Amino acid sequence: MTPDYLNKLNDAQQQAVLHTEGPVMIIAGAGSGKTRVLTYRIAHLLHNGVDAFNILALTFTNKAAREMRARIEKLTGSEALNLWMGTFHAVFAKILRIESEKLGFPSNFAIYDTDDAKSLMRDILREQGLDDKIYKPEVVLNRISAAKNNLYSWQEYQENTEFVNDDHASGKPKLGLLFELYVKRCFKASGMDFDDLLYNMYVLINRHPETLHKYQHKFKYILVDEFQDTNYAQYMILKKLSAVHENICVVGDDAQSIYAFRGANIRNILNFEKDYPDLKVFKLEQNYRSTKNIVLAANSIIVHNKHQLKKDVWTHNDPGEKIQLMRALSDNEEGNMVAQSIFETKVNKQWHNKSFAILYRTNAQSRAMEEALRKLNISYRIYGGLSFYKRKEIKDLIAYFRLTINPHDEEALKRVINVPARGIGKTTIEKLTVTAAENDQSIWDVIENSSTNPAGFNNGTLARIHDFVTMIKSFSVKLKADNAYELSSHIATSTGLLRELYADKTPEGLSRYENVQELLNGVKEFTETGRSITPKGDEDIFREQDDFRTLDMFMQDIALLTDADDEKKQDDDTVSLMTIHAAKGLEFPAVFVVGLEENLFPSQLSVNSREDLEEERRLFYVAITRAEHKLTISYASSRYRWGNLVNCEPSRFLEEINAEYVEESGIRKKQDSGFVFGEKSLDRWSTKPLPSKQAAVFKNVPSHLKKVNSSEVQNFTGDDTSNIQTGMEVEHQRFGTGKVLLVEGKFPDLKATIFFHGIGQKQLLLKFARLKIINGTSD
DNA sequence: GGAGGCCTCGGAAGG
DNA sequence: CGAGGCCTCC
Repeated sequence: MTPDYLNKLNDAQQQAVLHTEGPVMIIAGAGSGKTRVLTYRIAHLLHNGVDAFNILALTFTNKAAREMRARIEKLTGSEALNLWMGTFHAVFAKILRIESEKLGFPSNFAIYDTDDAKSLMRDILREQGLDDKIYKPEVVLNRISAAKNNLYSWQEYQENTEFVNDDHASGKPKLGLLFELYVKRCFKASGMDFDDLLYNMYVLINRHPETLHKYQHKFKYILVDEFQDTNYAQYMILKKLSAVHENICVVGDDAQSIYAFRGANIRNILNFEKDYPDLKVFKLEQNYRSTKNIVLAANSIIVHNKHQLKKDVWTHNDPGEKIQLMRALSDNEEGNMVAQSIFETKVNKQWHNKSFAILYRTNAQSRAMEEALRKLNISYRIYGGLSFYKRKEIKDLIAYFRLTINPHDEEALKRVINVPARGIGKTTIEKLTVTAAENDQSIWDVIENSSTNPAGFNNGTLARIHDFVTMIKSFSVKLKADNAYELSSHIATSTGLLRELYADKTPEGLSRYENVQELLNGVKEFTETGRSITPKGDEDIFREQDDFRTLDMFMQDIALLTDADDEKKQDDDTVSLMTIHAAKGLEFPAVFVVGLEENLFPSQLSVNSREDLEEERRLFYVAITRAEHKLTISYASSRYRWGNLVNCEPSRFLEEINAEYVEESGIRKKQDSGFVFGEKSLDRWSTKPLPSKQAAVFKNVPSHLKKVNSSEVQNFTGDDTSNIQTGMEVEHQRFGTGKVLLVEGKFPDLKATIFFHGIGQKQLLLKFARLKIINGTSD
């Protein structure tokens, strides 16, 4: 007797859900219902009487956690609220706050974002007198990050001859020292960066067997989403936490591993079986998302990768249209062709803007697409821009919140000690930093004792510092007494931040003011409803806090948030523009993958190593598997890069798509173009396939006029309508037969007003309309 | 302390 | 080309 929710699963999915005990790996092909399996598996555990508090489910993004919890809630009701479900970082941060004193941190430690880390590293470099041209902060931090992700302490790093030799060879012998200083500085400020949340979690359970024991028994069932994206530290934590019950279930797709560059270790998934000999592997291979053409084309690409788990993704769906391949002469023309194709498809299929996505390898490619879409009045939205929490005004206010909670938070302090301006300038801050370093204190320690004037300031400066300290202390006093909304609005007002923004009447100033108001509204909502995305957590620790919500609770909730903008965006009818990375996990009826050119996709930085190239290929795989019905791939023969026009060659990935599933479109077919698909022609991507006339036109036309070419490259299947006349009888594939009432505009932008029998009057752009001329007689 | 000019540099991005 | 950091000048 199976519960009826299982009926919604196919055989493979059911098995993956029902096999609850022991180590399980679910290899989930693109579009195979991975999230469904995860959510049903959890629902099934709850159905079988497992306590939600004993289930730990880890994701990579807040969005994934939020969506999964919502879906489980639909299946099981409010019990879903008790799951320990969240991102690795959020869940570990929560545990680290509970156990913080074991590591010598206060429970209110700050979380440093990448900007904080960079700013701190800059300070350290300045203090050490090191040239930040040689020691680029990002490069240094990347190295430190890689070390932490592989569980090396700064001591181990300094003792590792390989690291030391590498750093010598690369001209950065001080790297080990910088690692040490950075760690100590974070500790003094009671701050952890994102990597520390993982690294310290490992240290915690590695050094404290009783703590490990506690969580091993707490988390009887562990589930991990996007397992292919885990790094070594995450893997080792999982291994330790699951060592007693071994009820660990990881879900992933090695073919969609695209984050090696930020530390993901694909070996975790490829070698999982070696660590768990009893591992039960389930493969979800039926794709529900895409047409046969798309699925099979994707398969034909990914087979070119050597390192992968064997799987055979298939679908029952219709074959659908073939994949369209478009060549453009330039990046601008590529944009025009994409925009025109969207326009045309909207008319022909009656689709909405939101059915379309344009995916690119680099953010810089969005510009040409935007311009083209604007020209055709197609509304669009770019995803992955500056997120809400990265805006200056938001970070400023949040820095005050951070400082109120943890005044030792050095980065927060430096951010706002003079915002709005209160006469505590660069010189003063520098003196404070030096004094703090000399006395092995935090800056707050120094300014809190400003009466003893350890840094030797004049009376004016001293008074201003004193006022600042008094203000922050006055906030801290209210931390437990006021609710989050009362305190946050008090801070926004009494720091003068709101006043300063309100005074700025420029459009940007207005927008900044509104953003701050929006943040305060968010605090209000949190205060009143407790809406929260991180795990509600432990019964004994969090239950009594439910009614009265304070600012530090709010901060724990949002410290790891990056996107505050989901809900309202969903309703808009806009074309989505984003990088392929950002598109992972999403799907659209129609997808355009643009810029398939050597040195762009694959990126020039990837072509020298097999590993990197394979990751690029997986990225291409991710891109095309986003499409449900219609997939278009495009490339340009030239494009602007950093202000220069450069020639481009078609991407090697294009050759790898099985020709059976592709058709060229938007390319004027010429018998002599040498443009042939399939295994037959090996030189089809030689540099000369452009017909010479077009090449000549292109060379002599200034870039802003190149769009004149775009009309030539449309590929009509209807009759030639360039001489269409009023009075002609025509046929349209959807509207049927009709009579031409009016023709306006000039070729190629002819527009006809046609009365269709039984339908009515329509205005059609002839270059898109594919009309058949039935009767050429006028009148 | 802040605005504006100069220089540099350029992949993708979750938390 | 454009963003961001730094320096200079007021």
